[in-house]
Amino acid sequence: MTLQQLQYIIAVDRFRSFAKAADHCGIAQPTLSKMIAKLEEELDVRIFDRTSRSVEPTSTGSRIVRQAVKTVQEAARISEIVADTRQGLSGAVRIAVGPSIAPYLLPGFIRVFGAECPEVDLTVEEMRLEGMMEALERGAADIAVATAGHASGEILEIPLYEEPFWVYLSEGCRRRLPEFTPEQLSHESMWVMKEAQCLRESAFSFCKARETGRRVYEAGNIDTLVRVVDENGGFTIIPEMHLPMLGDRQRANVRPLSGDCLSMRRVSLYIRHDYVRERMLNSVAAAMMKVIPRRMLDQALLRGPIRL
Amino acid sequence: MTLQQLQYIIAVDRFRSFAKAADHCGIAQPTLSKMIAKLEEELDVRIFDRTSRSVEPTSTGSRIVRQAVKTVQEAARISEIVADTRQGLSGAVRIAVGPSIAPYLLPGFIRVFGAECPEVDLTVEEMRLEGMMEALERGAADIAVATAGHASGEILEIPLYEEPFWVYLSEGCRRRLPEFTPEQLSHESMWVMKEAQCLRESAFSFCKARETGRRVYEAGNIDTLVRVVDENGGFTIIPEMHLPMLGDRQRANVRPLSGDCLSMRRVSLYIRHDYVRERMLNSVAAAMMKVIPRRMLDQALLRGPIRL
DNA sequence: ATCTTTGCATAGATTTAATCTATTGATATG
DNA sequence: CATATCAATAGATTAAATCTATGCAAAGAT
Repeated sequence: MTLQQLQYIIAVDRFRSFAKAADHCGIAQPTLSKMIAKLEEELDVRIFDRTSRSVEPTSTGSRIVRQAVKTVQEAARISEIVADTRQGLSGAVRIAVGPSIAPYLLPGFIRVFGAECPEVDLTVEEMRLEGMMEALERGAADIAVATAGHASGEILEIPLYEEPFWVYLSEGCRRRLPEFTPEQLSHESMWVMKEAQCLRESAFSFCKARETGRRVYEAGNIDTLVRVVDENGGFTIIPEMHLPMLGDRQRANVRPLSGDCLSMRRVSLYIRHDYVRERMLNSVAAAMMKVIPRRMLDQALLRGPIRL
Repeated sequence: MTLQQLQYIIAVDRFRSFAKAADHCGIAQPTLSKMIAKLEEELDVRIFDRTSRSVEPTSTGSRIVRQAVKTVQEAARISEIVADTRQGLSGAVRIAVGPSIAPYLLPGFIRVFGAECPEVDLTVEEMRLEGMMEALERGAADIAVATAGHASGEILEIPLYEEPFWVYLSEGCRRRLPEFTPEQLSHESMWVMKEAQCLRESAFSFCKARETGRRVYEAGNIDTLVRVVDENGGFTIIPEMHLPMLGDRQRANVRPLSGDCLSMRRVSLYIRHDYVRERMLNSVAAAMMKVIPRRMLDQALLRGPIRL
């Protein structure tokens, strides 16, 4: 059994024609016929039924083809490993980022990564959590950035940073509660973001922890949310990296959240567990680490590069 | 890149010697040297450092070797698929069964499977849940039987049967509660099994559902448990397939559990998601299905064979 | 310091097997 | 019944995997 033979049966399965498959593989049709006959002989099993006018895999054949695809993919990863260790990183990388993280991370990341790895074809897409995980599993994305705790059998998680939450109070709130304590918030309305599942989870946990069951409204992005709070009273939870985006007047409305429960969100990188491009991953992580304030960064990541 | 070359580098990595590796592969040493040089040239990367007196993989080299092992394993599965479809199933299969299921399933299963697949080298091991899953992942077991709900990324779950629970009452209970209703059990002590995690989970759920926080003791096997109940009063939960094992006098102490919440346990087969021996799996499942009462069997399984 | 041993690399011959072109044979289609 | 289509076969050719014999460098022994 050779990798080439496996590629041949994959082609025949795909084109349902020896001639077309041979053409696709860049060999003559008799060669393909012979190679497949040889594999069938070696395995002592019929892989394709050649009835007149059509080539169909046998039931065992289609299972063999499926396994052949897997095998060839694993072999291809060897070349990926090599490409990954090359000086002057190149190739493509596709990154998915959650909506509550993208605005703070992406602008800086794209600039830094673009400068450091100009040869890499970078694709960045903002998507929601479920979409990200599904894209990773399908192989439609290489690396995802989302809140921690969503690893699974297929998906490997690498802690990236921990970001404190702050409270954004309306002016009314702020005047009423000059000496701010978290417990007092139970009596105010809380606003949360709609799209950002991760932020919402955190916010709801916070809300629950405070035993608040008050009115909760949802906005599509944090800037809007802040303006809603400005105009309607109440408060919202915002991640620390949003602070630089606030205007001077708004910044006065921000208060830290005391360091106990749920005042942080942990953000991780996610990759398929069989992703092999170690250097690519480390270049991506390094660029992100230049954008994220150092004190938030995960300790393990600061100590040294990620090893696959 | 050929599968053979991959096997060669795996051998060199293993023996840390070209000569020994060549011997192991059944080829001459210069052939091995050349083949490895060729692969290194094709990938344009050094895989092994040949310093005097020792052969060591480079850092990229050991990543390549690791990936090569994976690739060769996937290729080997093609032969497994073929072996699996052969008439007259053969080869080996290793099955792990939980302690609360084994006594009812195994005696009959071993007899039936042994009769139907005499060529198969069967290993059956009784182990606890965590051990089973770990053994499956390591590849130390091929098929596991345990209560439902323990699938994960690596592990695929196939529903096998649903088994009603019965209540075993002590004679005292039975005399005191001739007109038995589940709610009344809240006032009696419940006994549960120690080793059988799955049974215990079910029992505790039952207990919780009844809002009972009463004294709970643990035994090592169900026969002991039944005797504990006989001598100490109270009750226990036993799976239906245990009923035939009770003596005549004991059978009078058994009552059905009303059909609502948690009166069943669901039992599943588990395999690694990349287990390829479809026919083996179906032969195993078929033998189990002959042992398990038909009305308990999973509908999907009754409709047709398992497809991988 | 020199000789021997150990172990991988190189050279050239040999065998194996992959591939090509030309042709045949079987089977639908007009 | 002729023709077109498509895979299989035959025989020649080329590529590549493997072999034996030898070279060459480094570590140990004399």
